Amino acid sequence: MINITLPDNSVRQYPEGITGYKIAKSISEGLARNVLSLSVDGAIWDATRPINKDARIKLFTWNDPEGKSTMWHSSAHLMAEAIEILYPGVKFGIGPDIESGFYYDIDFGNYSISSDDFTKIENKILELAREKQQFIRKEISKADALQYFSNKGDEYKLELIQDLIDGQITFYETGKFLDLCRGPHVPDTSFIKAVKLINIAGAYWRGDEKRKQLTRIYGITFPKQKELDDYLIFIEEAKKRDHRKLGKDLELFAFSQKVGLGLPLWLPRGAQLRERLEMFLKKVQKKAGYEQVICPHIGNVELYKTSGHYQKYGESSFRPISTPVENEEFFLKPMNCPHHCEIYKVKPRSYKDLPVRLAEFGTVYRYEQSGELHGLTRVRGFTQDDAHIFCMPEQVKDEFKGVMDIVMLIFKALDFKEFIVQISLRDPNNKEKYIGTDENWEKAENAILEVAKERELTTVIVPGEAAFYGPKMDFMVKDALGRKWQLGTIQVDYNLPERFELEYIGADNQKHRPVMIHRAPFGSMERFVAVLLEHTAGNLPLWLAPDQAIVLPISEKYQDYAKKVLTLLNNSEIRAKMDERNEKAGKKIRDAEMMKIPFMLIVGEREEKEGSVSVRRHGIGDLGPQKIEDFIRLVKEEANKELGEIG
RNA sequence: GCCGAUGUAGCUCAGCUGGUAGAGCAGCUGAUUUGUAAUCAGCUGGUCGGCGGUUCGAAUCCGUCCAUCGGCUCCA
Repeated sequence: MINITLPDNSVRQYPEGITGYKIAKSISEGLARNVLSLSVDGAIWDATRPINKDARIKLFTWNDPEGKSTMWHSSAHLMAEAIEILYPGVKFGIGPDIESGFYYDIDFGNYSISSDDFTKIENKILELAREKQQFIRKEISKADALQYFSNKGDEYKLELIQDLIDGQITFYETGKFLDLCRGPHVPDTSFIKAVKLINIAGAYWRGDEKRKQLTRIYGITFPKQKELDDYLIFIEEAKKRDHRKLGKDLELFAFSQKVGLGLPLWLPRGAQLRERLEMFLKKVQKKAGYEQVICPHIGNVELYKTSGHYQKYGESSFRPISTPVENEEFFLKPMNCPHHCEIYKVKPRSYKDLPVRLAEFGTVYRYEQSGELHGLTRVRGFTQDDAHIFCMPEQVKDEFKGVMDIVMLIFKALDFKEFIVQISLRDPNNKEKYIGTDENWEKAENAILEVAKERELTTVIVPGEAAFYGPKMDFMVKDALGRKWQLGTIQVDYNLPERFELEYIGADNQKHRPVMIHRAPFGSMERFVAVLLEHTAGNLPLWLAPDQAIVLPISEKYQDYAKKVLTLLNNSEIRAKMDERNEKAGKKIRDAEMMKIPFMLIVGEREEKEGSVSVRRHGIGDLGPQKIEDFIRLVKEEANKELGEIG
């Protein structure tokens, strides 16, 4: 007998060789029907794999992320099996589960395949699922594994096996399909009741641009048809929150082919929104000791040779422009930091002056590959809420914390509750990608790691994601469809101060080198607005709404009174408009609702007589009549409350 | 840049297997003077993404380029 410890710390005894499934069955039939996999002393196991020694276990069902992961991983196998039947001879790359579903990378050889083939594949998957094929785990020697895929002619699997350690290789068999796989899998294919292939895309083998592009098919499965239906409804709803759609519908921004790809045009309403965000941050930064600066949009090529940007990005950026007579070369500014370094150098700096914090809403231009452009989240011209802090080495940590406070303040003010803090470090195996000495890199990386620890932040550490001049801490937020976007960023940099020979005079009357912190709490105004729109579905908080109120006269008879109301609002610095059109109230209300204007003020005979407005709240409805001055107070109070102490 | 899909009026979309375009909304004009999510009528508006080709004839078939969308790679 062996002792099995359950999550509630209760211990049960079972015969050796017991499986997760049987343990579940001994607890309840329902649990047994739903168990997909389990963890055994922390490792994820098949529900059908025998346990031979004392262990602590946790059973996973569809309600656990681990259960979903098992289900989707198994689904990838089943899809591969279906595809192998329908397209004999195809070769398989990798087929993992992902956050929502799974994919498989497949070399289809001479077959041509498109989303038109999805129905056929889906039907095959369901057909196989109903056969209740078992997932059979097989331990196999490296030699046999190589032999199998060598016979099959699948060079991708062979390559994968080369990297594995003999004695730890397992295959899984479903029906006639045998695949290299670590597992685990659901007990049998009948758990898969609903399947939807999502899309088809090219994906480079092992993520390497220089290697062959395989066909990646994304899919998702569910244990119930209803759950698939709900998922598809969720996707439809998410599309309504797409900032590109909202930007068009709410007249915030636009793109024009004539102006150029990836160059956003901010319409009056969008500019209003952006201005509010900028004013908000300026206020916060002023309190935190920042000074605003302004730099030109271009810079001499020598500036970027000094900074290293030229060597690193010269070939992949917009081509330089040149002066007609002297033939001097200039780059469109891709970064603000070199300019800010030159501002720092304008005069000698004393340790008493530090930290110097230079802030700028600096518009930069970067050549992004055409396939990368995406609404406002990925553009070729954008404005960073940039600042560079020049400080003494011993000030780095405090300054870093100060910046984190600003990021957190913003996320709080805008109700971004879920975000990921990512620490990006240098790739230790590829150091030539970066500038600067090992010593400086270590100092910078340690500073970030220490601050994260002191602040007890949950972080994801990703080696190889650092900027070429220094490590960074990024704040990532998801869009409506769950795609992650980097917003705020903080970067510690010991390198640019050296390249620009920045100095300060210390208390010892000697020259010292300052440290730079690059930071942008929003990241870029464009991307931030995009993510903000997706989060709010366009229902912006009152303090940010381009129009906070719209006055709707019942008929032309009350236009004069409506104008009076409008003037009072505008005089009180409430952003308001008036709908002068010769339309019925219902129509005006409908249009204002669709433009997501927070307050609609209906005025007619009653209101004129009483000096009031009838207030309707967007998304809520009629709030009844209020005196104009009361309404003004209400708006101001609410907007101030949203902003907290910053307002 | 690569793979796949898409591209019809300002917007949302219809147009079957080829016979030189249609709706609703928006806009304009007029009537209506309106009370909490669309008043009515008339009118305007498109070299069907661009360019080539096949055909007596192309929005429709083929090629190519451009753009958009979903991924991949990239992202100072």
